[in-house]
Amino acid sequence: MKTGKSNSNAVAKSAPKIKDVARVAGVSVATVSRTLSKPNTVAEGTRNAVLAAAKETGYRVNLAARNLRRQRAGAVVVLVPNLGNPFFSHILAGIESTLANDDLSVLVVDTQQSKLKSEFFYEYLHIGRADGIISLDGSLSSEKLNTNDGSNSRLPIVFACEWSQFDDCPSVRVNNRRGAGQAIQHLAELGHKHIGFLNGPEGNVLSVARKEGALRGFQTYGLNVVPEWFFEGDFSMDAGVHAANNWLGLSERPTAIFCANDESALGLISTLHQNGVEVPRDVSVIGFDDLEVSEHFIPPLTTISQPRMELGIAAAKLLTQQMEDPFAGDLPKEVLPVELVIRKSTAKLPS
Amino acid sequence: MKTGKSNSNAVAKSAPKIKDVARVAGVSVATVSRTLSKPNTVAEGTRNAVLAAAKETGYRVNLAARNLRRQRAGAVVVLVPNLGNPFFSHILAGIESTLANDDLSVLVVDTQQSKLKSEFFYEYLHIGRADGIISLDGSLSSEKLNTNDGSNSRLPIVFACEWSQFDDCPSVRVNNRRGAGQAIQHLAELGHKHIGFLNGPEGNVLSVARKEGALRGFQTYGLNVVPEWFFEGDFSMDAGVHAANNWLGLSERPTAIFCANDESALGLISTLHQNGVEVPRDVSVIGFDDLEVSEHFIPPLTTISQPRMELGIAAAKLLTQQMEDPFAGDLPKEVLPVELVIRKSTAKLPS
DNA sequence: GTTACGAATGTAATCGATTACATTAAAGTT
DNA sequence: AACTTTAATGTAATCGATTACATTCGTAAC
Repeated sequence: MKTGKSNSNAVAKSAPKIKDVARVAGVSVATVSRTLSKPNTVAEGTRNAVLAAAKETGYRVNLAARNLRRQRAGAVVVLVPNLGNPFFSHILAGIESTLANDDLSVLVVDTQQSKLKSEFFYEYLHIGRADGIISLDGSLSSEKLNTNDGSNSRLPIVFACEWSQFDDCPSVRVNNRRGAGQAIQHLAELGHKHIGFLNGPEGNVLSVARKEGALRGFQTYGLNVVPEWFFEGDFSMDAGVHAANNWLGLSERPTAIFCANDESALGLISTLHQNGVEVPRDVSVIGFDDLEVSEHFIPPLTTISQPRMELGIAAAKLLTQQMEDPFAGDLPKEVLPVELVIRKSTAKLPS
Repeated sequence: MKTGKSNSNAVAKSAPKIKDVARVAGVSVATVSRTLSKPNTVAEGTRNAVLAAAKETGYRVNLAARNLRRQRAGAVVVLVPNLGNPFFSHILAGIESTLANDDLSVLVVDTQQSKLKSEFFYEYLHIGRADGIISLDGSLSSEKLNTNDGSNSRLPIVFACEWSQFDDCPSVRVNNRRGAGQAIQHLAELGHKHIGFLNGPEGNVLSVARKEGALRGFQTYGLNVVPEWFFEGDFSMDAGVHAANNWLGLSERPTAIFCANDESALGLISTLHQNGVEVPRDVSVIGFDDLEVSEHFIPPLTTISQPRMELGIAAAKLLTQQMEDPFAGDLPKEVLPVELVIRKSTAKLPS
């Protein structure tokens, strides 16, 4: 069967190409290509011969060649606001596992670091490296991402978790407003009348949504909105530390605090504890996100749980749908449910 | 200057190619290519004309074409044991930021998920998708990664954090043995004579190294090795929970516990607390890693700090070195220093 | 004034796959 | 039997850049 070159222990044989497979199988390159991509268009006998030849030669497609010809990249860029933040890792895991099924690679970019050299950043997206974008960073509008320079290449974009308020890309998020509402409801039902709120950074879509939800909750339960009890933060533990210090300095203190995310709640509790204030004895605290560590914190944190892995999975699916059919038009804004997880950081107000 | 096609508001102009730039600049494609990659080989006037034309047309190289011709992928695969684990995110951030400088994309693969379908996994690495591998997963030997099927393509590999005990790839890691030794030293100096150890999974290189370090510390300070005080774990919080339950069931208990990582230490402290055992009043606990949350835990965790971002940066640099010169031969095993961070989870043994 | 050389640029082959179009053979139709 | 249709396969163009080799031109050397 073999022609010419021995296939055994030659010196430094270079990677087998489709041509080699064709030669071994005794067919044309077109047939090999077809066998591999549309198997049912070739006769069974031929197919088997090609498959055998491919196995024998150890053939692997060359992606650069395929992508060049197919005019695609076979990859998706995921824009992460801050790779160092553990919150995103599960989402990333969900994205990765889902896209792997479609033979799509996942390119990860930390927007915090790349934004500085922003020209390069935008350029990065438009040199055929990726066929689509998943952004976990709501501060990037799809307009900015796609039309920075009048370039014609428009990539499908899906937002996950965060989203851009200025355009209506498909997105996957949780019901932040309702989650925040549930948090307030929980505190209200425990008898708290004086509730504070530690928010994320101003302008962030999540901050806005969660604040709205919280305010609606205040209204529903007839709670007073006391401006001194609304702390500005940035979702970091340090924000919790600051809020705790503010709380300590108040003459009149809320008996419960809703934090817009778990991290800041943990920082808050930690600092309160260091100052002799115990949660939930002296003040109840509820968070948002349900990080792994929240369950094991002291006290275990009551919080609003987001299905992070599912967010990633849903975003990836939405993106692949859009990639398959760019004219699909209005793709949904999926809103996943949140869940109140009651642990030990909230307690009944002693009357 | 312009020939034929208008450059202004045409319908759906497709992405400009090198040919378009050449036409606008009035030179050949070769000159354009040279201007862009080896600017000093073209005359200044020509260079300026080309640059201007490139700007005017909004030209961007097509990576698939470049990669095909250059026989490279322009990307690096990072193998992460578990993307959901926050420990890895900072390392990833370091890798990403460093490789971005070399115009290399970062492909992320979760080995936990991909291992199942392992054929695909190994194949993934050898279809020209990547020019190099950074593995944070020590259970993958470079042999397995590179020679699964007699394929000739050998990719440069660097291990980070973990490493494979069975071969000597370049790697970047911290001084685990010394770190563990310092932990024991710290406890010994606080007067503890009865020290327990919660390890990671058996066989894991980090477990082995940290256990060795701990044992050496035991020896140095003349401490007894009590088998019941050595708990097997898997670096998870749950492992800490189990260890705590074991500790509670002991008739004779160690007064201090060294945990092979922070996560399990947090789980341990949390469960002890739930059972009325206070750290460090009743038992001292020290961890390893220095996660963000450790500083804000209750009590703030004494631990051995690893420079995670630096690990990523160093690994990325090592890899690019190796990619530039595959014959460099023995590349170093870099060992970065660790640091004992004393917080509040360890205390003097009351005499 | 001719030759030699080097710098600057152009022409065309090349990377390795996919696929439009062409060709062939077999089966079905009248 | 001649003709149409369909299935299976082959030939060669194509994707867009890089680069070996060829060409041109100006300048220095003799």
